Amino acid sequence: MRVLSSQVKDHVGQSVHIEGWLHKKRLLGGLTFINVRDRQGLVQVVIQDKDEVEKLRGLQIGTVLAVDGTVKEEPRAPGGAELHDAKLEVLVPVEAEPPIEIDKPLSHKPDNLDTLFDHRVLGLRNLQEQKVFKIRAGLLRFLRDFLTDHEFVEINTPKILAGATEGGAEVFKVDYFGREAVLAQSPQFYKQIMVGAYERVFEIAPAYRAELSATSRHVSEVYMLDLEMGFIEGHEDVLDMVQDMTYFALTNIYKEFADELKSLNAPELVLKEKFPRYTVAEVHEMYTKATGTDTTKEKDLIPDEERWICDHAKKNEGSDAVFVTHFPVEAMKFYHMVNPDDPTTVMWGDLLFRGLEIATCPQREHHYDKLVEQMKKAGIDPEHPGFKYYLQAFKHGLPAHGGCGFGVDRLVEKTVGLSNVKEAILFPRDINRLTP
RNA sequence: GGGCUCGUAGUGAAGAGGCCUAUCACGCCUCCCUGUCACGGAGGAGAUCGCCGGUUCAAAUCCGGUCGGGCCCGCCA
Repeated sequence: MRVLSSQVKDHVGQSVHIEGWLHKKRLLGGLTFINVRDRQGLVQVVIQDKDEVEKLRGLQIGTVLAVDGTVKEEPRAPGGAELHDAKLEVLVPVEAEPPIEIDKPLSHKPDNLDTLFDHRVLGLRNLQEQKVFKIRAGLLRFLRDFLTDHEFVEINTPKILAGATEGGAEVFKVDYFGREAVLAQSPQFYKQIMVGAYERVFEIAPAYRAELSATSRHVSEVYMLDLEMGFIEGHEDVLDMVQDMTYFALTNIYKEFADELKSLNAPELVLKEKFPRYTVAEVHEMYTKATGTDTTKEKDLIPDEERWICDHAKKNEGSDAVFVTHFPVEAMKFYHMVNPDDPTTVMWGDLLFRGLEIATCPQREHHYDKLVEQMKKAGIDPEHPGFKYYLQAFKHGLPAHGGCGFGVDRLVEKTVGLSNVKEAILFPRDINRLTP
């Protein structure tokens, strides 16, 4: 029976059978060490028999092996135990030399990202690289746990759409049996529709953006956590939910993956249960005062302001995360709700984390007549067949609601302390890259 | 879409008119090595310096073009 790497130390004195990949060879003459990698990590195997060592000749890193040996307690071995009197069996021989070395840190320098992704298939066998995606999986698990605990129903909505979209980002056009369809740039309409059924829903799925953006924070296939909640008493309810969810996921990931985050040189988590909140106007004012660059005429935050306000909040409020609220109406989309107390601003807040926009969290206009009016004002035809089913949900009763589009890739990037969102994605898609 | 940058063995880097018949490290191959864990030591193979053209007695190096990356801005998560 196969014993996994983390269990080896529980079998001291016993004969065990392990299987995995040849991860590293160290030949010291009469003594040879090899590391065998399995899903849990590495096992050190000591080989002294010349015939057994000879089996490794010509075999490259990546060879799939079975090893039978006796577990010996050994303080000099990583993990405190290792296999002795090893008998090797090559399950899948590998003779091709790997194009990259997986037992050493991979270069994440911007200039070398192309190589990193070209060799992604093998690079992901690097233990450090694997940690990034274990942390990603952990974050997704905590986000799901939180939302499930708060009675959100996980939904799955179509990614091939008939054409009408929320506007904003460019869409990919696809041939749909001879008709033109588009890839969903967001589940916006569907999640709002589903508020009419479940009150609280969320979806974790890719969204497709055909923007010609070439930056360290954009990809054309982005993993979004979309949530939407009904019967809110105000916009604050949405911000509070997103805040609590983010706090839950981050504090738990820093607990469960403390060692991994440390070994990846992730920044220390600086967070309080309540995230500081500033209005866009306040940020413009503070930034202009602090830097001398006048942003008070901007309708949105400029990227440098996002970095600045996060630095400011970290230093002065002890928080890596901040909300920026009250975006001006000039930036609104037709389905946003205008601030009833101040028609120049929208019930819309962005969540920023470590200098980067992570989520956008608006309240929606839920009154049918008002929504139709806002569509017309935005130059959108409410009679367009693509909006028929969306509007139907409103016509037949939607409560006050709001939610967020939350960039999972960016959260992973900033949690781990990576410098490009693509490093947080197994197989990233951008304006240039369609493989692997 | 705009601006700025970078392309040198499989990988990561050095070289910035002649010292280049291109250097180093890792990896690979051969040999030595009984406690390595980025093992160590000796030797070897591996690059028409992204591509095309130009300037020059002479180009990896300067210029123009082209192809492929990266970063920033715009847009957005």
